[in-house]
Amino acid sequence: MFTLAEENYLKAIFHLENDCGTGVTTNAIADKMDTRASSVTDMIQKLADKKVISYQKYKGASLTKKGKSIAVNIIRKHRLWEVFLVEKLDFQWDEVHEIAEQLEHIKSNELIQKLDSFLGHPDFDPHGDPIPDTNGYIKPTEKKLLSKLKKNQQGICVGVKESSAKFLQYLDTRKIGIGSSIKVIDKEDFDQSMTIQVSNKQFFITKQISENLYLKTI
Amino acid sequence: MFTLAEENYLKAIFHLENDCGTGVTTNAIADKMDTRASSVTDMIQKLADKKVISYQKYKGASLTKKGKSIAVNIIRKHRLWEVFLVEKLDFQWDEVHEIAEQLEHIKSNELIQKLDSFLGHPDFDPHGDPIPDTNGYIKPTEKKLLSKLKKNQQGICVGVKESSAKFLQYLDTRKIGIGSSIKVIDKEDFDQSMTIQVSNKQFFITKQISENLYLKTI
DNA sequence: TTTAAAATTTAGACAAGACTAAAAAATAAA
DNA sequence: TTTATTTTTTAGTCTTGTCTAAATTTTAAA
Ligand SMILES: [Mn+2]
Ligand SMILES: [Mn+2]
Ligand SMILES: [Mn+2]
Ligand SMILES: [Mn+2]
Repeated sequence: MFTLAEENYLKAIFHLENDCGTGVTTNAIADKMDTRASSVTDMIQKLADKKVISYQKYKGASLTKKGKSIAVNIIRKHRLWEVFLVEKLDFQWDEVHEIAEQLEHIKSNELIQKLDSFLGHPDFDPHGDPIPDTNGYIKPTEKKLLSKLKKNQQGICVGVKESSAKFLQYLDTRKIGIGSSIKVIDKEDFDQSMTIQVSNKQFFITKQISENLYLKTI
Repeated sequence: MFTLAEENYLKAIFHLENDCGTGVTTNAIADKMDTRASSVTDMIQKLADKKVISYQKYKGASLTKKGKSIAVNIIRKHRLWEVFLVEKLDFQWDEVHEIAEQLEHIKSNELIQKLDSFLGHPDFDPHGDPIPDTNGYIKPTEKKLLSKLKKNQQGICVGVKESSAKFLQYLDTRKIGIGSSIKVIDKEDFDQSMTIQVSNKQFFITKQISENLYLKTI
């Protein structure tokens, strides 16, 4: 069995490894977990002892098969709970992450299996992130950052990269959500800012926004 | 904010104080929490510092108003989650307690308020225990232990005193549940064993059973 | 009212997880 | 290829919550 702290480290390492492809550094983990490098070293040594990561001194860490499976299961729980909170309890998409951070550590396979059924086996969470299946399989989805699109290209918003409450609330004020149709009206070469159209309204966004919105191009 | 361990102590003290009326002893807590008396002493000193219990050395502990309110809130959460598990996720009444022990520590007032609405503001949990309202008020219910009934008296089962999985499963095999109509057919003076009738079937139960079933007499 | 037993508290230790400060290793700069 | 900088690890400390063993207090028995 794994402690809450261990589970959080595994999840963080999974996300870092997923984003950057490679094995992850001590500092990267410390940064993500908002803790000190020395604490990370302690923990990754413990996780290596438990065979959930492979690790050599000074060389960073990467999840073993077992570690990945634990991490993915936590992510599955996190996302299912987020669906529950939004679909059943009428939370907004910017309100659920913190609560799901707690709920993801509840230990009961039966619970998750039943929750999944109750929700109708959803494929995506409220932020457009895919929900791993029971075997930990994550269906690969083709999605592109809005920032990669050129003038006149368009697509449907299928997810957000950052999912902080502040960013999600910003999107709400612009009426952008999962499913929104977005078209690039103009793109400034100098700073990558854009004018976009969302359901017949046009407005201006910075690179910081376009780099955090995933579209499925059409 | 209170830690998981602190919350569990407060809950245990509440239940002990509720059952026995009086302030509770170190040993009683140790027994209930399945821990050592010395650990309990440490914790009740900390809880006394935090003003959630009143305590003098060697004299036992009892909850302050603040402590009681925290304990009741945890119990409210526990019971609401149990309702959720049974009503929405189709768990059996003997399967929910352990999971609720985890869920009761999730911190979010908004969550509990929304869960309560979602469940339709239930008054009782699956074991017949009353669910405290938002203000911590627990509606007093008149219920009597089956063991107190005399021959030929009858009532409706409204709760269980013990709620271990084993006991609940025993009740299942006898088709006894919340709402069952139970009549005392015969009562043995010597050992308090009974013959009871539950929906036209008669059978024999020991004192251990009758002391753990609450009835509303009719 | 002494003495014995039981209950409770203290003292000291340990594991988990964090931190700071210092040492060691790896990288980058000169 | 030395030197300087950054990254990572180690050493030592702290807090929370637990434990055992010993001391103290309370309660029960003689
Ligand atoms: Mn989330
Ligand atoms: Mn999400
Ligand atoms: Mn319960
Ligand atoms: Mn219950």
